[in-house]
Amino acid sequence: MKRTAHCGQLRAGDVGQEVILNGWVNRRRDHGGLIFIDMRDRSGIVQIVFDPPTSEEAHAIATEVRPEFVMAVHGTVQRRPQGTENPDLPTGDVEVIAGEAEVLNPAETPPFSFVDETETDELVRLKYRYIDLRSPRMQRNLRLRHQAAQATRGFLTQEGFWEVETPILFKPTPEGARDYLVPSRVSPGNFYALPQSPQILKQLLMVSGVEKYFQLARCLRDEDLRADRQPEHTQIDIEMSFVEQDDIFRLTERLFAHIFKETINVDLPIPFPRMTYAEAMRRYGTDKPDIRFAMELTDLTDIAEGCEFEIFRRTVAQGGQVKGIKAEGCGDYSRSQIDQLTEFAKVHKAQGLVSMAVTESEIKSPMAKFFTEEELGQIADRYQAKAGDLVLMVADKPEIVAESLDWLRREMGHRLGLIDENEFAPLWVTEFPLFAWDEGEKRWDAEHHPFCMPHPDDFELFQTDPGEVRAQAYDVVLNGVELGSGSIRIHRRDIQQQVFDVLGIDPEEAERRFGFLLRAFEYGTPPHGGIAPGFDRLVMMLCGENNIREVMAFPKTQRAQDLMSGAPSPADPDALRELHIKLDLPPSE
RNA sequence: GGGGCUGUAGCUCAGUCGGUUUAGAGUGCCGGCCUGUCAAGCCGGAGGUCGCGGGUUCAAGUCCCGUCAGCCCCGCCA
Repeated sequence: MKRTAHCGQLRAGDVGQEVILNGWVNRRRDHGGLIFIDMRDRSGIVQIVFDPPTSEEAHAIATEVRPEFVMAVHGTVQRRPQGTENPDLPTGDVEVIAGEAEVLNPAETPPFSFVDETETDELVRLKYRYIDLRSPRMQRNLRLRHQAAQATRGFLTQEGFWEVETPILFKPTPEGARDYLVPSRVSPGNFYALPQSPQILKQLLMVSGVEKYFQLARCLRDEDLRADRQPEHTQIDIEMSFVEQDDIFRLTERLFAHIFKETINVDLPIPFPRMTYAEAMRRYGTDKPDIRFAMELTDLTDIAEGCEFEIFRRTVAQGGQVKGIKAEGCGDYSRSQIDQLTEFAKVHKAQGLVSMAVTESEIKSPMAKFFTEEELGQIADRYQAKAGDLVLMVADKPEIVAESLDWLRREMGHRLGLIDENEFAPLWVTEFPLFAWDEGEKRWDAEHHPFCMPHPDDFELFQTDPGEVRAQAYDVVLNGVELGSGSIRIHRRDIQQQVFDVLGIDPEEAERRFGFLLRAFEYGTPPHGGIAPGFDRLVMMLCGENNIREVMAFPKTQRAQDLMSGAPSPADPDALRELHIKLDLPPSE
């Protein structure tokens, strides 16, 4: 019985139609005489009625089927009897009266059900992912992912981009993460690296005159996992020639707006607001602020400097900062609530948390006695604090003040319900630092990668203060999630050399690691730049999920295992021999 | 590598201060009844290595130690 219609698409207008449906048994309700089966295919669910007078044979088959059996039904669409319509179902006005039925394939009793409301442990879902993916939630996520991919391809094609595939077997790229290595059989002892991104390759494509390149590129990194990090992920890799930062911003904004419109029918406001890295750190303590709510960090260092409170004064004297946030209406927090917030701040590296509750008449604080009336008034003024507000302050090194207050701000934002879950608030964060100091290794590292173009005003800082050199590098942030990074690249050899000098990469090392790229740059390289939005994270936001695994068909666990297949698994000894690989494993047990 | 949470029936969970018979509930599964349900209903039944190993104790699902797995976070990583 070959399918002529789809379950979820039948409507009142189809009444009288003879249809053949193929699908799975979602649920079965056996009334002895009458049997109802909710039949499911990718399009949705429709109720099938098995009535003995209509077909004794079909009814007999319906008696035998069980959840997740695959079946075919031949029947007629009819309007449901008055009063039995199901308003919760798009197909709820109609049902199919079965004249003929066939079991295409029986099914074992499923290990879990997605039909009821209970949420199944992810361990079980991942082990039986092929069943999990049948659920409405996962089907919607896969569909949205597909639509987002199509919207991306459609938009960029319209804009004149070419999709170019770059190799998966390549050479270590300078992204800083650990590489996945693949041994070469024909070249014993040599290894390919799986690309952490097509960064170098897309720059080479600019040298090649492609001018506008994109790729839904798989990127691989052998690092530990998180809710938003998998060993392999997909990015919308984009590179353009003869462009400036603004060109990439405009393109990305229109791309995002297009994707949001095409997938979830949301109008993203463009252009996106912009904020420098320095400003983001100052106002929010993070380079990826969630600007759906305010609660900005307020600097009190100047007040703290002269106060009697030893911890504040000493911290400032040692080059630290005192900053804080205002939690509106939390002035009545109990001692234990404050203690709990203090613990929270300590988990995020702060030494402690100083609180001040504003009342009609005074400012209450465990530390109040160390401050003059005037100082307390200044603090309250700076926050424009009203009676009933709570001010939370951290004194420490700038990095720690930023990090702990960022966590605290997001925590309080959630608690106080300041975040509109239906809002999308994109943001450009610009002028990232070019270099970051590695305290452990006592050297400068590339903050992004070593091919980012420095800010034109900052060249004189290369010798004097590399940490202050800004890059023409930017992130696109959405609701506090970093969705993508990009930069204008260096296309001139002399500038590249200046960057290598700071990074301590001598000509010999440069030649060994990316000589092929530097050589390419000598043969006529256009100015170019690009961006790489993370596709999984983008889809995650479209789906309203807060975990990247929910938008990937077959994700891995935190230990980078695939619970369904058991990968990774030991290699066949013959295969290892052929690769000239001997294992040297740590002793077990 | 480190911190936190979790692990009891296929699934979701309860199990008090260490002690009441055979470790419970809902759901699912199996069987029976049932012609308008849509989480169908009613009756009956099966189903357990309390993650695993060790220890304390007269007695351990419960306490202690170790270990494994999943999740969240730090480190790491755009």
